[in-house]
Amino acid sequence: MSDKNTAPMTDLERLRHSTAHVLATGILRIWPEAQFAAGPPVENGFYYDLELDHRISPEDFDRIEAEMRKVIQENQPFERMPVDRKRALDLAKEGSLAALGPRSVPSKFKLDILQRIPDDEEITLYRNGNFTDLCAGPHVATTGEIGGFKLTNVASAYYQGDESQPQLQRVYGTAFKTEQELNEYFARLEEAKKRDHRKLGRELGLFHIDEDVGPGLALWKPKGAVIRRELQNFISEELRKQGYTEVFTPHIGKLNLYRTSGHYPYYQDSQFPPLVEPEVLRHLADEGCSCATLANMLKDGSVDGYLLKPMNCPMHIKIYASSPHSYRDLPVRLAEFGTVYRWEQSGELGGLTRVRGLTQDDGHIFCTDEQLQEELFRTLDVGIRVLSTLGLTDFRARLGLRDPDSSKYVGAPEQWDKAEQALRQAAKKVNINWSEEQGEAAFYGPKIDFVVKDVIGREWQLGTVQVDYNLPQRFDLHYISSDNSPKRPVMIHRAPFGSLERFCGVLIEHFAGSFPLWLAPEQVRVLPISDKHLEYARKIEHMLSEIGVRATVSDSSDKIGAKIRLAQLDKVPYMLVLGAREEQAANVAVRSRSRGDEGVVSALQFVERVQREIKEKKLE
RNA sequence: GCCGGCAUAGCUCAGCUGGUAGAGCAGCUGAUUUGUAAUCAGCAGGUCGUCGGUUCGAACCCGACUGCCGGCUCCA
Repeated sequence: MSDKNTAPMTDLERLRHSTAHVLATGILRIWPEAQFAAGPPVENGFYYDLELDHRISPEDFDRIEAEMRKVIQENQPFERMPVDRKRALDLAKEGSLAALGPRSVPSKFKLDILQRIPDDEEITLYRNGNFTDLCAGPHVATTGEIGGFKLTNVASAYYQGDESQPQLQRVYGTAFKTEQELNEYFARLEEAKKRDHRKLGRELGLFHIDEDVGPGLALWKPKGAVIRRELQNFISEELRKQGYTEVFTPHIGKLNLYRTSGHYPYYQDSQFPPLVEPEVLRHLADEGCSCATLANMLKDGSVDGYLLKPMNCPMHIKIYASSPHSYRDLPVRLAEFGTVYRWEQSGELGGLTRVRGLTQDDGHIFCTDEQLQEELFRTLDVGIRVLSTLGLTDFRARLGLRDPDSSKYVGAPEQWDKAEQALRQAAKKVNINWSEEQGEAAFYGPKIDFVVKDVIGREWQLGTVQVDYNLPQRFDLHYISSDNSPKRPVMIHRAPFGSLERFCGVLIEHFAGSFPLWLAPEQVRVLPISDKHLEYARKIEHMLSEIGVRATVSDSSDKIGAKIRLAQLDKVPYMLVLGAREEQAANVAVRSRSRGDEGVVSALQFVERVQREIKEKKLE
């Protein structure tokens, strides 16, 4: 493994890493020619990458696991063996590393890894039974310590994570100290799957992705649209308080605009192809222009076209630039729920968390160097307030810095230093924990991202705050300073939710579909015991609707138990059971989705309560 | 985009070694008028993802495509 900043392994990681060795041992007993690369522990288990002509499929797992069980029963001790470089190289060359013994071909990946180990570093081998592997360790004492394990899936991965390197098979598995813990893990996994936003999205009728519309292009159904609208209203209100002004911009813009910004052609691969004007297209067709020629003409600018916008910022910049600005006007804060389109790779699409058309709660701040610090602070502050209102506290902040030895960035190093420092200061001031990661910056500046995990443990970037010294320069933006000279403003890109699609996807899983009252598509369902009380039920429904509460009446001929069941399955926060007793006294019998029967109150009391809870954005 | 897996009714799934499809729920109709998670009965619903091939015959075997799922890579 090339990972240098190796934190000490936890006991569980050590166990899993050892299980990876057992996996390799098992595979070699079946396919002695297998060539192994890296086999580390990962979040929920371990994997081992290998090259093998035989395509390992889940059907092979039984066989492999059976061999692994034997290795565990043999209770083989793990033996640590420091060796000198020469010895290790010899073993690799004779094929003995990650092998059960010498083979006719070298252990090529191990040989390669060996050659990457710095001279001053100790080289160790680990042996269990007759399996020897190049490995820094550590390991458990014996294979017998592995109480429960299971292979989970097989996937492919490039050697060293590099697309130009050979593609390997990656066998994933997990392991625990006991069989019981293993079973609990899978039970938890099953539970988590029930919260999958793709499943809930369908069950609750929130959104739909249709093959004929296109992959990664989400359709928001009425109930999902309610949630999105509420979120938009919420964020709009927060932004208004922060002095933002809202703007609207179109979905397409000239290619030239994005040439100026640098988005085209830098990120051409992740954009929908440009649109060309009909006359131009016809003209070129008459000349027998090929697609390749057209593509080149678009690239070099001899033909212009339109781009489905991959970013809102150039248009916001044009709004800023459309009128002169004095230092007295700054900061200028423009916000828009802007829909952008990106050509995500087909294999990466999924549900709402990775789409090709997404609406950002975008905003751009144009300010002076002196204002930068304060603006960053305020921006981070809003982001955190938004997340905590929703009870989303399980996120981490990531300060994305530039990769010092990469040429993909634009702008001067001094500006980058300044921007990175400003972000650090702002993060300190809002008092969040953050981790700094090199190479995670945008191409135009450093940023802070809010990152959360989904039900299966995958991390997704939500909100983001980015400093940009680059675009103001590319678009030659300025303001008139107090000494009457033109100065360059600094830009901040910010989107506390990131995209509404991804954010809603994460929220669906966060709430497991049980949205807090203020967000719930249906807030109250009125359930008459029989249709003798339908009229009263409708009266209550009207009373609620009048004040903007989303309420419906369950007017089927189902028994009350069935009506309740359906409302529970639809995850409606409040149910009002209405029969003769309630009707006579103008009361309602309140049932909460999460707390069950809450007893009888007057209709008026309930209305006030619901109104208050919505206003407070109360969480359960 | 790459590797692997999957694709049967709106949903969840069944369909033995090839003999042109079944259930539950949802839906519709009728009956029932009910007190805190499923009232009963009847009806309707599928060119088995698409296209091609093998075969007397394909949901089932083969191929291509599309989409989905899990990884990888990428991510302004």
